[in-house]
Amino acid sequence: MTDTYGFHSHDHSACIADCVAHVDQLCRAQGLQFTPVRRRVLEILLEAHRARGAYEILDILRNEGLGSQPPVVYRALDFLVSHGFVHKIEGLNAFVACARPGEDHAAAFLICRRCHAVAETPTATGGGRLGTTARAAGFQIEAAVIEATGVCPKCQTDGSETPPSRART
Amino acid sequence: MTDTYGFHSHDHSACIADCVAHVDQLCRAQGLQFTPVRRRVLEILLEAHRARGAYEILDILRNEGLGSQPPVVYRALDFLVSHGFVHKIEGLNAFVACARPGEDHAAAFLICRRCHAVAETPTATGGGRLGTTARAAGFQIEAAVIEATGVCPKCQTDGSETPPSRART
DNA sequence: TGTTAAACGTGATTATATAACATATCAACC
DNA sequence: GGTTGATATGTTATATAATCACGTTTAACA
Repeated sequence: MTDTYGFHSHDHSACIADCVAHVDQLCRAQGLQFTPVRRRVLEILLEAHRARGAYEILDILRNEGLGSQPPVVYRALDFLVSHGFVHKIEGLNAFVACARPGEDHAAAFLICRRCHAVAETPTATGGGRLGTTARAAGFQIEAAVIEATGVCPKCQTDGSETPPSRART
Repeated sequence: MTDTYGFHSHDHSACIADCVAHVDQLCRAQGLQFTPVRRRVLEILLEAHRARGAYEILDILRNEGLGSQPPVVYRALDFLVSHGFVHKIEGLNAFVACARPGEDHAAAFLICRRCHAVAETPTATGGGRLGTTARAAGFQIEAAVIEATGVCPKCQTDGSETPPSRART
């Protein structure tokens, strides 16, 4: 099975298993409980390799008997996000599996507005222009959201072009 | 009256009037209707110099008899955002008046998580590392959201420190 | 002044997220 | 083994954010 990952086609049936196993290991090492719901939510996000909303994930959990109420999925997402296994895409109110779980990192995202595919790329923290501005203003940066919206290569070729939605910023 | 603007104290009773007049001019020049609701929403955002939610704005409009239903404020915000007079802060689902209305620009934001003060700063478009990554991936960036969260100088001094909320990204 | 497009008023609904509280599970310790 | 405390889950209800649909009003302009 292939799907988009960072906009490049690749076989990722193994990539899901690898990533889940990796997170499993990290949780053991840190004494965190990688429970069935948390594991399944991570899998669901890895399967898609795109941003999915909490209620979309909840629908899947519900069909599988793993929980049917919003707090179930929000708690699992909260766990996964707070430990760096999943990122929240603020511009979509949606979530995506982290490409580098465990590596403490700041990430930027390229988000396709047509298919919601998400590519994650590392980014500098504080070294850039924004960091300089912040220091000059006496502002202490704790976290940053960097999300670029556009059209991924696949959707550019797919035709039936839709106009850009109005810029957000 | 003084308030925070870019985290610096300054008199801004004039700054509100100036900005509204400036936007008024821009609308005339572009044949846009700067209606009472739209004008008032912009003023409300300028008065605060911080991010405010749509329903917070709506409460004020309601008290003034300018509209009581969500679509009223969302339509006004949609107009203001789409013409670059207001920015949406995705991380807060809230809105802030633009510091440079009319100048077509990409902006980054420093957002205080305690008082929701927002400083806007210009940012490079496409020239940086993210732009390079995007080009290499064949991704066409149309818009970018750059939001740094932290504590502003005022709140740092104000004591009663609250711990950082979990990182979002 | 008649025509048309844009903006507004309003009620309902959808989407996203959290509060509050009861129950269950698990590990540490006695 | 039983108790205890911490963490996770189940469930109901509700809060918050945003949009839809449709009819009316207003503004621009021929």
